[in-house]
Amino acid sequence: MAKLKTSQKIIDCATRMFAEHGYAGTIMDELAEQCSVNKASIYYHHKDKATLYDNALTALFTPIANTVIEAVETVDTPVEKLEHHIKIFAKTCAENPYFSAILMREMASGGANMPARAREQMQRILFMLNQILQSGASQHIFKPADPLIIHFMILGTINLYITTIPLRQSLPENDECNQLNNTDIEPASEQLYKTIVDSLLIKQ
Amino acid sequence: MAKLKTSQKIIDCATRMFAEHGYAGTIMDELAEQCSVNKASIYYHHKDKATLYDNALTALFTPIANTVIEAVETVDTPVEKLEHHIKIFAKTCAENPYFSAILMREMASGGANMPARAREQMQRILFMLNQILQSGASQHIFKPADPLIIHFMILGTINLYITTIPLRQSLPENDECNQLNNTDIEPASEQLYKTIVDSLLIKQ
Amino acid sequence: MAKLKTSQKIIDCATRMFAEHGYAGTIMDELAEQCSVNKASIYYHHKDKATLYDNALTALFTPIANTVIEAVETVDTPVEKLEHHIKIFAKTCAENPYFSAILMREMASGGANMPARAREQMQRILFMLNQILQSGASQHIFKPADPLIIHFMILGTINLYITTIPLRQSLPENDECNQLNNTDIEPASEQLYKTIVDSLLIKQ
Amino acid sequence: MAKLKTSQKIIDCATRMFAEHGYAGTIMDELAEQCSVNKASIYYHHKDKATLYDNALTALFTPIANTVIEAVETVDTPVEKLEHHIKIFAKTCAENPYFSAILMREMASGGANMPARAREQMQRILFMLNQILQSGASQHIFKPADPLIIHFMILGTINLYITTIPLRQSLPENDECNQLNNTDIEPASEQLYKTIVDSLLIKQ
DNA sequence: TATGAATGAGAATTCATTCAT
DNA sequence: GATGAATGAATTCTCATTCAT
Repeated sequence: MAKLKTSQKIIDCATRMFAEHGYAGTIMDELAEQCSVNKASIYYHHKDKATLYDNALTALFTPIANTVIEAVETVDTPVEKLEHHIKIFAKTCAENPYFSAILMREMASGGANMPARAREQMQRILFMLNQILQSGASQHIFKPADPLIIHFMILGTINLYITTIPLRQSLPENDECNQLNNTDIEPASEQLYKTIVDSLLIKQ
Repeated sequence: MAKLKTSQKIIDCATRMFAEHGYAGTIMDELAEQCSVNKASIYYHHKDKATLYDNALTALFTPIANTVIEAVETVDTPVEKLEHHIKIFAKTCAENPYFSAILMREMASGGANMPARAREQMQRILFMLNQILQSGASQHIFKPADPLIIHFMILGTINLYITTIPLRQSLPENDECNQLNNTDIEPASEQLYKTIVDSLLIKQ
Repeated sequence: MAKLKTSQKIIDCATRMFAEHGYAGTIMDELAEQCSVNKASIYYHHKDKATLYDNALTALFTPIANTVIEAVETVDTPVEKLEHHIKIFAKTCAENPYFSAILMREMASGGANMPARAREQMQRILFMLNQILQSGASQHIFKPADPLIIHFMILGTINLYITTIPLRQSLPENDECNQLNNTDIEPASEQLYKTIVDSLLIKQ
Repeated sequence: MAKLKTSQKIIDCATRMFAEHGYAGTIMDELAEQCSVNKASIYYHHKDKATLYDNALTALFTPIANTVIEAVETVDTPVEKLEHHIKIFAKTCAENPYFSAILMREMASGGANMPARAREQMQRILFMLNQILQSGASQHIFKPADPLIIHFMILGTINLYITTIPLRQSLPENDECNQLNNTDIEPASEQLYKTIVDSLLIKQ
């Protein structure tokens, strides 16, 4: 296979470093070293640090939003859509481990510094959830609920689950607070989905 | 009124700045300026930046853990304890707005850099939740559930809710995704509590 | 015994630190800590760092010059005077271990920064040596010799001998370059005296 | 002429400043200014102050040791070797004026802080002297003598002679203690050599 | 005299960015 | 496109000295 283009190699490495150390904590010298690229080359390909951050986040967030939305569109009922929304989102986050860390840091700043293109991708996900909940409510399947709270429950739970994987792997195996399989997201997303849908469903 | 001790004034201001900008993004010069203290005074009272961070987080996390644990101990049944755990934690977080932002940033790093003293406070909260769930399960009130997932749902939801308050206040009033009162945590914690307890309770 | 006066305690400790770390390398905070005196107290007793240095060096150099000169005056012949000059100076230096280190540092700067009062004491010693050599030459006992070179031989040899005591004590016992008893100055000053007097004496 | 490499320019200038002001007294800002190099360039080439010091001393000490050792090897008898050892060392020191000052400061600290690579060069010189003395003793030319004391006499005398050149040049011309030509090392090294060899030779 | 706190001026080092080839 | 070197503007931390009590 042809060698990875330099520009992409930089983005991949930068994504990891932004996830691990945040924007301010990521140092261009270290980035150059870690991706085996001359420091000046980074600037040849990416103008400056802020632009690189923007590029990295866009490349990271866009396919995740696409994947979730496409998956939801393959099914029909609000319950199925909600299930896909949660589980596919969880699965996709787990496969792109840097997404959760970066998103959490940005949320910690209230989203104020998140590049516009990345923010739009998050909004696409939220709009999709809103449609699911409204559709379910209008069909008298779901109780009314604030979509933002549901969104936060999904994001907050999954992101924490993923970013704490290394921490939990370092716990003793028999830790009583840590019963789930550390590295497998599916049981967690299953429980999260059940919790949310249980509380939304209008029981008869 | 007696003047606030310099050391405390520094911690208060540093806590806010660490919450807003993260550890790496907090600049000691700006901190000195914002708390109207000579730069050297910061070092007189707090050795270095890392120690200041440790001191600030300990001062922030300890009373929150204390408040939650004390509140839970005032009631008896697992359901009441869970309700207090969630709602008092939410209320306390809302009253200490910097806690959520700092915790989220630390969780984004997997907790790897969190000062030990602060981490211990988080573990006290998790242990308490674990006891509630186990007690409820042994009384056949609750289904078995992974306490870590519940912990993540509580933390993740509340933290996101709080850190996005400024973001949401900037949205148009009629935004359809943003129905909740922005600044009041209680409806959100009420819904969160119901969601969790609904899914935990063994129905008869 | 009554407690050592604070001012003196500071001078004693400062002398050691100036010897060990030089003027620039001596930090007032560390000095305060090492002599168990409040930092502000140092300034109460000694105006500033430069004055303290002056005071310390004067207190250190004066009695050494006095001792050497007095010892030389107790004997009559040039040879005896030279012997006393070298051996008593060596002995006195060995008893005031910080003198050699401080003098060497000052000489490394060409003496340019040596406080005037300390420099005068060194000149008293050099003048005394000059008188001995001139007296010996006028009595046709000594060949003519540059007093400054002899002075340097004495100072250079003894100072190096003393300042390297700790270094040499760390060498293995059987080091072939290090045959002399490490801590006893007398054999060294004996050899130094013989070397110098041998080369000065007019043989008949 | 090709421009001097920046790294070397920094070392040259740093060597002079370390000699004049010592390690602690040398300020990186001043160094940058004096060698007309950006401050950050110093760190680009030399990591930090301690490494720069190490690099400077190694570059200074190595050729001096080489020169002395090579010169000694060109002659055969112990007396000739001793003469070369002293005179070539003196001449080389005089041509590298910063060597003496730096060595004296390091000796004032007992050599404890001297970078390893520089210390090794000094040991090469001492070992060479030791061989000369042992060879002379085994041929019944020299009396036995402690090589360390002889080493100290040579180092101490020459270093003091060189570092005090500026001081002595500022004395009045007719100063009776200062008969030697200030700037010419040869008469001094001649007298030093005679003094030492006179006292070592076994007379018949 | 003694002391905890404060401070302005520095001093070492870092960092994002640019330049010359 | 790539790279070693350079640089100005920070940024963290230190230090001699002073202040208030």
